[in-house]
Amino acid sequence: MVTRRERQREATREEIKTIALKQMARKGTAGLSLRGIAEEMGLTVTALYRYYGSLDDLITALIMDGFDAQADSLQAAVDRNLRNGAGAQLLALMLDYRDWALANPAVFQLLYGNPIPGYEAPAELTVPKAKRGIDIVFSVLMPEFQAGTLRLPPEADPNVIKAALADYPGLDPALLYITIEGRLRMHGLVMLELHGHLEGTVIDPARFYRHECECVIKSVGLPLTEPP
Amino acid sequence: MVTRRERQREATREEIKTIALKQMARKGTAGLSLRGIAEEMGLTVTALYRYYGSLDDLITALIMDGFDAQADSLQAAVDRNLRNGAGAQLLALMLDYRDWALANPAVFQLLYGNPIPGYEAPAELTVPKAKRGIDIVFSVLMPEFQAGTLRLPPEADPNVIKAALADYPGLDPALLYITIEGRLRMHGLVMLELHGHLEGTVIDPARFYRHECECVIKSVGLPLTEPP
DNA sequence: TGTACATCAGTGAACGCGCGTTCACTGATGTAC
DNA sequence: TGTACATCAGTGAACGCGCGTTCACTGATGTAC
Repeated sequence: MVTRRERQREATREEIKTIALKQMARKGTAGLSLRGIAEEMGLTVTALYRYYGSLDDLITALIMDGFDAQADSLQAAVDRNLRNGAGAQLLALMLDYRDWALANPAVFQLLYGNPIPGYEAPAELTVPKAKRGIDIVFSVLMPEFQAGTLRLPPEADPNVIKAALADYPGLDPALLYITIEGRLRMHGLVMLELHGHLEGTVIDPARFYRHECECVIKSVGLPLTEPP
Repeated sequence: MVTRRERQREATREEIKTIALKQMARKGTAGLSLRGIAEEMGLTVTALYRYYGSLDDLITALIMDGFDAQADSLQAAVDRNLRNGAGAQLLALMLDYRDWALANPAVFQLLYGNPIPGYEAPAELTVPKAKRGIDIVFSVLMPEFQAGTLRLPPEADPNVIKAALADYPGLDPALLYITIEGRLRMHGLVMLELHGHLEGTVIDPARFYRHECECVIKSVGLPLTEPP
């Protein structure tokens, strides 16, 4: 049974995380501090220790939540296009990758940017969480792959791919390759944009990003049906 | 005329930067501190103020040097392949991008990763420096482009490219596109590798990266002659 | 329904740390005559 | 070549800041009888 106290407690835990994200958005991931959070909540620092054992515990919680939120967002983008075929689903997912990063730059940096100075993420928690995103891509591509609709880009060398990628039973290296290939092109563009390195060359990053996604999808042979 | 004192002074300035890089390599870009540098040099903190007006000044100097060092490294890679044709030159340059990042992860993060908390880079200094790398790519591709050897990848849409990219007089958007396209694919892979996000999927990052570079080069129509 | 006790949220003072930066200083190295 | 002075590298104490974390505490909210 969930008591009123337990509900209140959970709400405060959430509020702490929310305000932590707000502060990170303002001062960067490394600017996060328990004292800053406490002040904004109108509490003493020490009160926070009721809810998180240490600053590192809080950061870990933020990272876990971050991976979940990102995966939820990607999944929702796919779900919105269930009737539109794999190409449209994949495009929606790819576009969402950028949208989510731009909407949550602090969390994105927390997940994929420089680690926070004194902090080391516990890999046994963080790795499985990060895998969810990949699984979503697989779920979109797998049927196409089995139907033979999907193909490697003409430049790709199957032998190199097989040798360089991990070997999962039941998972064709080509499928993993296509996933990673898309991922790195999204990631590269988003990272460059987030840090201002597109300035002066790419005038319309949104359009360029979409073009990039469409190129990836076309290059693996999927038809591009527009989402409605 | 350069006096002994001036030489000594310049040497100390350099030593400070060297040790700063060493400390950043050990404790991350945000872990840099004047006190840490002073201790390692066997000086008092205050002595450092003879050489740099503030911590921010030092960071700016490190960034300037970083862009230069990276551009020098890229240029050297190209120069080592002057007799091998544009494809080989481009491949060497692309491989060097990763090699340099792995060899100098701290500087690479300083240039392309999260900004240091309290610090804001003066854009008027930093932007022209960053442009040097792009110019090197242009210098490799321009003759090929003018000779008509270079082509857009078949998936690319010239209209989108023209609309989304900056318009420089005398520079064809297609050339800029090819440059950026290569760049983002290198960058994405290097970033993912640096932060451990290839773990579990890409077993041999070096080989995978090289394959990626070769795909880019093939996709724009350049012949791939092996460097000797 | 009322009382006694346990549980829990939050307080406030304090500790020790590392940080950038200032200031007045000392002593060595150069320069001018 | 020798002396007087200016320049410069480096010192050491101090300031004020923000940080995570500890500890003993108070007072409110729940629970058991």
